[in-house]
Amino acid sequence: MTIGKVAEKTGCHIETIRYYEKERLLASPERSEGGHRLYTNSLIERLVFIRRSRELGFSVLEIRGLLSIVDGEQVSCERVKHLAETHLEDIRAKVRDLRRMEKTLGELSRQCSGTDVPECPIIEALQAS
Amino acid sequence: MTIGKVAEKTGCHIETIRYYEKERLLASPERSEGGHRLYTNSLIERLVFIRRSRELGFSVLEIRGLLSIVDGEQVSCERVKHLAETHLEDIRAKVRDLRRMEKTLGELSRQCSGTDVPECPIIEALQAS
DNA sequence: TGTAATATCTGTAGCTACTACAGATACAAG
DNA sequence: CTTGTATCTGTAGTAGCTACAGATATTACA
Repeated sequence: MTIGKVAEKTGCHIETIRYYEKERLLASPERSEGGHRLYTNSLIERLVFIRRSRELGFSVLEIRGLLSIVDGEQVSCERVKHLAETHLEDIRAKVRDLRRMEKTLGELSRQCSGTDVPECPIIEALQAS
Repeated sequence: MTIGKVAEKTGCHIETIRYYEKERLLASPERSEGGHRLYTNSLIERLVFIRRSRELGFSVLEIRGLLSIVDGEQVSCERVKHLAETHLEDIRAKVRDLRRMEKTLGELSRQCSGTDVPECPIIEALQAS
């Protein structure tokens, strides 16, 4: 299957597929006589794995870790769970940060009349010493 | 005040201060005879404004917008509130994305025994077609 | 078979918001 | 006056793509 079809099928941009190959998340596929990439089903499955992992927020580095476990002698549920839990904690930390921003900014925004007046509580809060 | 003192006072790295100058969020300060940057109080206040805005998650682009309002004839509460509300919606969208990840990954992780067995529900979910 | 349209190729540069150097110069303290 | 610290400029790196340019391959149609 050509790269364009793979992109269509997986919803992953062509450039991104090539990027994963360059980053060695995805093995280099066979080429046509003219040098076009030709993907097998197993490579496509691999790409789907990568995409799903990205959708769950795993970084390229973390995915490398997941893939090396998958490629190992046997999958170690223990190591996978450890990676997942660490990543979950990262996600929760991000949520906390964003919630804090949301709270502060939401409060400021509520205090702000939004009419065309020169006294703005948001600006004042940002400027205040 | 030299850049090092400003960095210390504001908790902003020296390189970051120079970066803001390069990006023209912060006006270029006067220089000593030897060419070292010397900051006035008003520039330091400006830096604090930038830092506070960043803490609330505003991008450099958005901060440019905020600053141009502040620097205008008169502060328009209306425009500030609009920027803030747009940014709030971005934050909420990010929180939703992260919550979705957290939910999915959390469920998978709970199903995962974490013992050293080869069948891992997390990996299976990532691989499944 | 010829040609035109489309797909793919490689390589490089851009995005965000910094951070981390290297090598040179300035300044402060003793 | 020397030594140590601070600052200077400029460049390159980070993550995860995305967006080209200019060249070639492939496919569709006449």
